Amino acid sequence: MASDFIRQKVIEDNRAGKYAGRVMTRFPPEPNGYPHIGHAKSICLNFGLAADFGGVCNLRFDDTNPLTEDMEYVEAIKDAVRWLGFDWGDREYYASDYYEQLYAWAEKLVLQGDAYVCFLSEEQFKDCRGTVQGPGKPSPTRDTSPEQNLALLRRMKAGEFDEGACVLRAKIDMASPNMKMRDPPMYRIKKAHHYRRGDAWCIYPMYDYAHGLSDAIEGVTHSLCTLEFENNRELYDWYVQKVGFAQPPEQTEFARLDLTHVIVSKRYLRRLVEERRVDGWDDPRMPTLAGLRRRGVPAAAIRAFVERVGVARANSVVEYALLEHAIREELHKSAPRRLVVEQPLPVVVEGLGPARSLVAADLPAELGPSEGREVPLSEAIFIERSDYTDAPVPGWKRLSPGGVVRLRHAGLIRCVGEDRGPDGALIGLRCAKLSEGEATAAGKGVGTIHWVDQATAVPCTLRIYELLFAAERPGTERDLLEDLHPDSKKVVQGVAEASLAAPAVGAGFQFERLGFFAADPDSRPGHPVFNRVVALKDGFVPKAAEPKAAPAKAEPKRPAAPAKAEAAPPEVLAAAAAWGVSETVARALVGEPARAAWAEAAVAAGAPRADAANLVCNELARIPLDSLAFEPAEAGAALAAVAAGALPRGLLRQALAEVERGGLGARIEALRAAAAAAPALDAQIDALLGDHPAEAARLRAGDQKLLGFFLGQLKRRAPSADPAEARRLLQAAAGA
RNA sequence: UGGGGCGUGGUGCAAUUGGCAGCACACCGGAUUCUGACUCCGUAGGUUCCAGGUUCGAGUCCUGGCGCCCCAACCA
Repeated sequence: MASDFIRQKVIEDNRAGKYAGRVMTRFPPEPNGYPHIGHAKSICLNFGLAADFGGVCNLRFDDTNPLTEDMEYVEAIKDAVRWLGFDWGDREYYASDYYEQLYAWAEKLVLQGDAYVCFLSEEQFKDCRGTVQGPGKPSPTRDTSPEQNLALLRRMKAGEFDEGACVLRAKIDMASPNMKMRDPPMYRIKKAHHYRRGDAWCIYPMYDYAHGLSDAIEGVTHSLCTLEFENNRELYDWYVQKVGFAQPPEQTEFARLDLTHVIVSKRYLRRLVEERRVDGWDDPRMPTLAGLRRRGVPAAAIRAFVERVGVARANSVVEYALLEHAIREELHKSAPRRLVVEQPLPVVVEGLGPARSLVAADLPAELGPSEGREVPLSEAIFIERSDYTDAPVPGWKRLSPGGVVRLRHAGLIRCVGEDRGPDGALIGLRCAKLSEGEATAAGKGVGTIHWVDQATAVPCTLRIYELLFAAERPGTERDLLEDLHPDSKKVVQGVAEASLAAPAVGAGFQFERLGFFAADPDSRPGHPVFNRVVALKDGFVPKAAEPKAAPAKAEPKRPAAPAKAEAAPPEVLAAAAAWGVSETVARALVGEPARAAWAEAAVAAGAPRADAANLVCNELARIPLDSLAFEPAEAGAALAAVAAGALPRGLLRQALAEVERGGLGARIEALRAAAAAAPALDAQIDALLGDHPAEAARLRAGDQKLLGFFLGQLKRRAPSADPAEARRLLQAAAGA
């Protein structure tokens, strides 16, 4: 199972008994566009996580905006989820089915005094909201009575107001530092036709109001969304709390998927389609799941890709090469191998004998047995134009004048002549099959090329796709359209071996030495059309080529350290001297007199000044002093004991960590007793080494790094042990 | 009166919660090969954003900086 911070959280929730171990997620798209590779991450996460924990994942359409949504998108989304291999059973839900319930709760909030109808114009609304720097102003109707607002809300719902005349607002806090909490709108008037609810409604809930409550209605436990909704979480919680759910769902955010060379913004995708820069939403160059699918990318590759990307909270951009790798890896295992020539060059091979068929395996032997297919062969064949040159570079392993090459599955040939047209252009080659003797002599090291029999060749269209955008981050340095790759789609007429006359649409193949291809729906019997999914990696680096310039050393990405901070104020310097501590600690002491007082109290109980100050400003820095479970005097006495050598420092640290389970003094005594009862240190070391035989062997072999590991393990077993003594004994044991 | 997040080789993520900084991709070598693919070995690449502090020991804890992202749609 994949492990990420979200799954870890689910495990913790389950351990704590939250939701009684139940796990329910949901994939909540708004049906206003075609789903893309970014959605695939969310789909795989939500469905995958539910499956990992024996739960379920709902498919819910968050359709709260009648202006942008359409059934076409609903279907596209369902197709994509199914194609990716996930099943939502009968749990296909729509926020628009919850409109009645959501409205009823809106009346409830109004009656509770938690919502009101506001008649501010959009412009005024904006003015009143304030800025990130300063608070907003209340709406004039903010403090009107619940009864008044209920009547107004009902009139809103009845269509008595024009669009934009008023909105229902949650009454929260116009001064909240979180802008989302400044009385956000819950409902707005839109006298528009809804693709599912028709004209039944003229007020529509906002995302924040509808989303969390929809989750709650369904019994969702873990509501996963992308990072930009972090600020919305507070509002999410507010709504489910005000409506009164006992065990509300909990929102967790993760980083959305971003890919180099790819743009997924709905706006830009739409532009590409509308301006006919691509051939529709399912153009194989599009990052839509429909496009990826048509291109021939297997769903399993997408899943593997998403898995490798992982789930975290840091914004990041994944290299496109990782997607390509996942695609190749998947197709390599399953795609039958075929012989296809992109740019045919006629060749006559003397001595090849009469026309016949040979049987070739579909897959390399190491991938297991395969059925194989018949490949016709005669003296007249096509080879790839680019597999011949009359000026070979060093390292060239293909055909050249007088050169020898292997025809895939069909033996060795030598080039004996060129045929050129009146203009001098190459129009064909003459070759001769090598005799058995010559062939063994020519032996190893000859290159292998692909070919197709002329008499039985199937004409085919090959669509060679490249990146839609050549730029790594399209649209960042110039207009997006200027970053379009001018040659992202090349159409060539090639020839395929006979077995490819009528491939199943969508079937994936490897055309040997060219790449992975898939049959496009545009195929017709006798004339297939293939999309190149991805090229094979090309390891050929001509020896004569300039040695590649060393990749430019990346600019040091960290700025130089800022100029040294100015000298500390005199009172800090004084405190540092008085306490014998660093300026950092002194600053804390000066800034928070209560801590200084606490430290003084510990000193009064015998603690060395520096130790007392360091303790209260480091180990204890995050804990409010009044919530400390022990007195400064208690800590001071302990520090004094440590200073006098009567108490191991490690034991004190341990006691501090466990102090919740008893007073400090009690903890110390308990740990002391445990330490006294524990076996001698060298015996513990023996036991420890025995428990980790592999690491122990490496330690004995002289791997000094393992010392830290064992020291750590030892400290866990014997917290009071003197570190120096432990290290000495451990080293002795290792040497033994 | 701003708030919420995030910083680990080129990229994406890990690090048993204070104890060996690792994995994958990319890159570069080499071996193998009837696909210049695949496979297999290997090299290189790190001031864990910076500066301090605590500790025997810090990617992890503390203090202070710096940088980047998100939030002021009646979009989601």
